[in-house]
Amino acid sequence: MSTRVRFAPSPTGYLHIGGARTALFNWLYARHTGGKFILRIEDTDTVRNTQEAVDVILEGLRWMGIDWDEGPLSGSDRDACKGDFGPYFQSQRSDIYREKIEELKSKGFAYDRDGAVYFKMGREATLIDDLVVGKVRRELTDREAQDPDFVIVRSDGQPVFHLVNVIDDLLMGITHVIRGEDHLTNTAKHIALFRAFGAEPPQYAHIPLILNSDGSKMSKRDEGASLMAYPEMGYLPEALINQLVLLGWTPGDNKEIVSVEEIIRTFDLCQVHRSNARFDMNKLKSINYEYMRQLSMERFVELGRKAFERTGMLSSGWSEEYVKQALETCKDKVKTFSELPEYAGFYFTEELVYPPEMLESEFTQEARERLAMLRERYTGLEDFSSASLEAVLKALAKELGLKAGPLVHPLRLALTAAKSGPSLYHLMEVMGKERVLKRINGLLK
RNA sequence: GACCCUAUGGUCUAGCGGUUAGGACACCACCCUUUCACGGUAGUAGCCCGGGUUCGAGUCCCGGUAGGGUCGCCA
Repeated sequence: MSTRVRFAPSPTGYLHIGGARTALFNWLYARHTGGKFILRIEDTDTVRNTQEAVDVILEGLRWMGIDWDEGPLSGSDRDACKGDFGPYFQSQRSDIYREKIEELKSKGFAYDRDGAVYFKMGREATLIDDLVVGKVRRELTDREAQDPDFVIVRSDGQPVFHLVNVIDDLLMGITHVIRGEDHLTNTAKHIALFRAFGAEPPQYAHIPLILNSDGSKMSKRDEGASLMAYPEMGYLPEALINQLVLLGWTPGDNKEIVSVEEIIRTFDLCQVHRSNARFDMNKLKSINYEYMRQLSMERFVELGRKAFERTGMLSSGWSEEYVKQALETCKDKVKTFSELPEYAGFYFTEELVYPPEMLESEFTQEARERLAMLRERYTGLEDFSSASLEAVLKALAKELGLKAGPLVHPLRLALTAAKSGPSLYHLMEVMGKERVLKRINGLLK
């Protein structure tokens, strides 16, 4: 039988990073086994359910490169779905639920109380054979021991999560339920529901949760809780995927940077860890850097330009070619795209601001004199190429009996108002003689 | 409170009864370098605690502790 897995998010207005990883693991498993990955929108909570909230989910998955074989194609047009097991919005499945609730009632598994429908739950322990966690014997809590039955339809007529989730998984032929470990103890209810419908439950795989770097639960407001924060912070989707998959799964052979294709080939549920993992931004950053280095120059420039556009710094008339050349000097220099505006902002401003404390510590009388000498040499230089600029600077250094550093530092300060940045000779070539001399004059005046 | 899961450096992890406990990130020192970075070399730092089982335990069992989860007319 072919594998059928699903990601069933609730449209809350944002896609949690943990949810994104659940989607990722489901997708990886589907692709690894050659099965189907289904997207289903659990929008029974009508209050928060909006078009936009659905689009956030679709966009998030698309950004990660996760595609689905069945499910909605758009948040605004809910009839635009693909797949033969629809509808894929729970809000469109009321008739199905009504029918199934009747089935439970007629079989004696459900009854009405205070206007709500309750499911009759047994008191015996439930055995869960989980692909990740192993065999779990789930006893009743003391609260449940008092009354093990639970609500499946609210008094306002709305069926609750446990019920619809099981009905949909059943009708959509889901073979493996891969979800967060926070659902592990709920699984007893789900198994009972499946059996009440006369069906065998699917295979379960509960994956560990992602925690904040301090070990606390990651909630909506925490940094990096929202998937879309990552593109905004300048991360590449392939880097995020790599980081996410490393949190709970290992490629083996001490390898860490693994392509999606490679992950799909080797991924399996039985190797997934059982313990929660903290999300380390530093690690993500370094993984991101690895992927940024692999980027073609064209792609780097394109994404770098977008990072600048987000800040509004490129609004004035910088030519396409100038922007391109400027960005090219930044390749392999920054770890995320969001660092770029600060790193290379000096290219795109007429008025460079020198922080007073930096001038005080860096721009000594000696440095001023050296910069003046460089100005003299560069003023007379016809060939303003990086090679020629470097040769001139080094020749002067030699004359003065210095290493290059003492000349480089004041020059970089004058041109970029920073102590570090892109290759000095290359950035001068890009900026051009006129602007370079103007900046040197500006600092020397 | 009850129930469930988990526990290797600061973080992510390899390990699956006998290892000098390996790797990555971070940190740190030096080399290289026009800065930063890259690269190279070295370094600091780890099996939560207590009992068992065993000739031998990071590894198996029990207990404790700690962290996380669940017990809703939320999903």
